[in-house]
Amino acid sequence: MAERPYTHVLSMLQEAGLRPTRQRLGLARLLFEAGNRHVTAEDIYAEAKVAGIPVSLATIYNTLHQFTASGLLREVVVEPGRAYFDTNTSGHHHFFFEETGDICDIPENEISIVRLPPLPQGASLNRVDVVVRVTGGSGRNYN
Amino acid sequence: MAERPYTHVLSMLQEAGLRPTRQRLGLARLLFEAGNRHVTAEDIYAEAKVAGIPVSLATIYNTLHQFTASGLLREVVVEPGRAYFDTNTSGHHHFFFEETGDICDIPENEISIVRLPPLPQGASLNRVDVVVRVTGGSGRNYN
DNA sequence: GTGTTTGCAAAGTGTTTGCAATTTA
DNA sequence: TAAATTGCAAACACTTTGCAAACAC
Repeated sequence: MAERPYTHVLSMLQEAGLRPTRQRLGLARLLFEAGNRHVTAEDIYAEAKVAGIPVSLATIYNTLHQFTASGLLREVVVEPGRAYFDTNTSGHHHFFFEETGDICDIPENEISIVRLPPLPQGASLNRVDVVVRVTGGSGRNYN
Repeated sequence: MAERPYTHVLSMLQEAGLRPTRQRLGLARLLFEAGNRHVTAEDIYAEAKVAGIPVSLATIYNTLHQFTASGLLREVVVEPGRAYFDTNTSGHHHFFFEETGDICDIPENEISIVRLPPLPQGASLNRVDVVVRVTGGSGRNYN
């Protein structure tokens, strides 16, 4: 759970070629200074309000997508109609708690996929997502 | 690819405890009489129109969910904002062609997951979904 | 007949877009 | 100052809902 100081967040943006605007810096701090997170746009919108970061929902969406395009975030799809963004961009998988909507990480080495099928011709592998769907429990008492 | 005659579709509905209305029968035939399919609500809405089955989009959604609740269909989530329904309800996984939006089945025995992580306390396993995301190619020349 | 199912149109949710005003370098 | 970024409000895609009419048993 590396805590990232302000300066690190700043250089993350610079390295990604994104101007460090007030909004982007504020959102990056919320996202990256607190360990691995799985958030929706509404989640950080609410957090930004509380934190006093002046930002609109449209900018939240823009920013999340820019961060994703830059490899700072990764999009996780577990439910139709809701996009989650994961601050952990390295290879790993997820538990999804169907009742609470919580998501939590499964380290890559805790699951191993043996024997991937041959890819369809002309296709190149992008990534393999594994979602372990569970009922009961919650992300609270895990990770 | 078992072709299912009209009578089979009828008994599927009866066994599921669903009244075999004109709409449900028509949709069931479109869905189940042509082998494994991955469709969106709009997909079968369009097909129903062509096939001359009088049905509204609201009923399509109702029906897809009733079929899913009865175990006749399975919902597959690969993109936020779009729900796919899979006529193959047995254990298997999917290729997802990110550009075309095509989905196709990967038989369960072509992928094996070794060593699932311990479930969070209080949680019970619902199912494990594996999505192999690829770029290039399409569902056309596969399966 | 009675309860179920349908369909319309309206509402809902989550997300994207156009464009003028603002901010950054 | 020039180019990038923001924010509003409107538009969007997809899905759900309320309720009266139609249907199945």
